Amino acid sequence: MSNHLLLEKQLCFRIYTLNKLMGRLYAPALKELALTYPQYLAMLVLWQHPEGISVKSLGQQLDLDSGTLSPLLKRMEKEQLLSRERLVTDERVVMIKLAPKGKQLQTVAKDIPENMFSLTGFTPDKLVQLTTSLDELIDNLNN
Amino acid sequence: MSNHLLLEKQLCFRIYTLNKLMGRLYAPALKELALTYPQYLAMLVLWQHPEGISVKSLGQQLDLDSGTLSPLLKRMEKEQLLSRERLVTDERVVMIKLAPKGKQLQTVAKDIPENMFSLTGFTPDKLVQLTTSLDELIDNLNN
DNA sequence: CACAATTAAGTTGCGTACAATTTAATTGTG
DNA sequence: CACAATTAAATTGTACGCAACTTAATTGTG
Repeated sequence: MSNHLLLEKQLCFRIYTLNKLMGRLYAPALKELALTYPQYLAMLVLWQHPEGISVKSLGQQLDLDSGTLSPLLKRMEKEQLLSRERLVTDERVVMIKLAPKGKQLQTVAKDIPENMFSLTGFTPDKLVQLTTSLDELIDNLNN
Repeated sequence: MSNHLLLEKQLCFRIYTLNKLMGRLYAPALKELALTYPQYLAMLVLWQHPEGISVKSLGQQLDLDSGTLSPLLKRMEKEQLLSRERLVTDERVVMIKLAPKGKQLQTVAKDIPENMFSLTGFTPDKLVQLTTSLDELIDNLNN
């Protein structure tokens, strides 16, 4: 008699646990950058868009809405990591641009991915296999 | 020249995205139970412990501390899903027991895991393979 | 051109997470 | 037994996520 309501059997619980675990493992490294984990993810996007990016586009890449992003970006602006400015050509759009302090952080953050990878104890092959599965799953769940 | 600071390459970002995605996919089903996702996870543990369980033990199974659990359990108590009572033999310990309303919810929740599984679009084999990888990863990250 | 519909951000309110601290009870040690 | 150390919950404060709503600008349609 298999009980499907067992915590240990649930994929969702593993994802939930892993997400919190990752957050805690990133914490020490991110503390040096004075970034939270979601702020770090936002910086990853911004470092790829030196020309700036709209809040909407940032939200699409991070899968976050303005309800989360607006206050987050405000806090980061206060820390002088970025600037927020409305487009003259379309006043609805707020463009986010890296400030000098935000740009400089990239150098400091450079080694974080490698260091985190080593914590997984996975081989590169195994990691690729896992991320491929996860991408497929994300795709399926997004329909 | 590979840039390790690419969002798309990061395992952590996939986990982060998946976690939010799962939360949203569970939301409609959980709305019928009037439970949040973490509350549902707590119920999964409680359904396995009809005799009751301490806050500490619940926290160990969910990987949550009292800072999160205390207010969460208080809200669930107010909804008459469970009771909270200090042990007479050790007044530090608060025991959580399912209330009748909490027990009844198990029947309503019975089909949730199956329904969520079908959303993944994965074969049972593939799902087992993925969860095995995730368990291994969680294990490694916990050292 | 008028004006309804759409779009982009922001705001509000609620429920987590979690670090840091506090409170109270119990245990260990001399 | 006294009392320092430990333990279990709770509290405080900050930062997400997100649903629901608001505000303001732009677009589409007749």
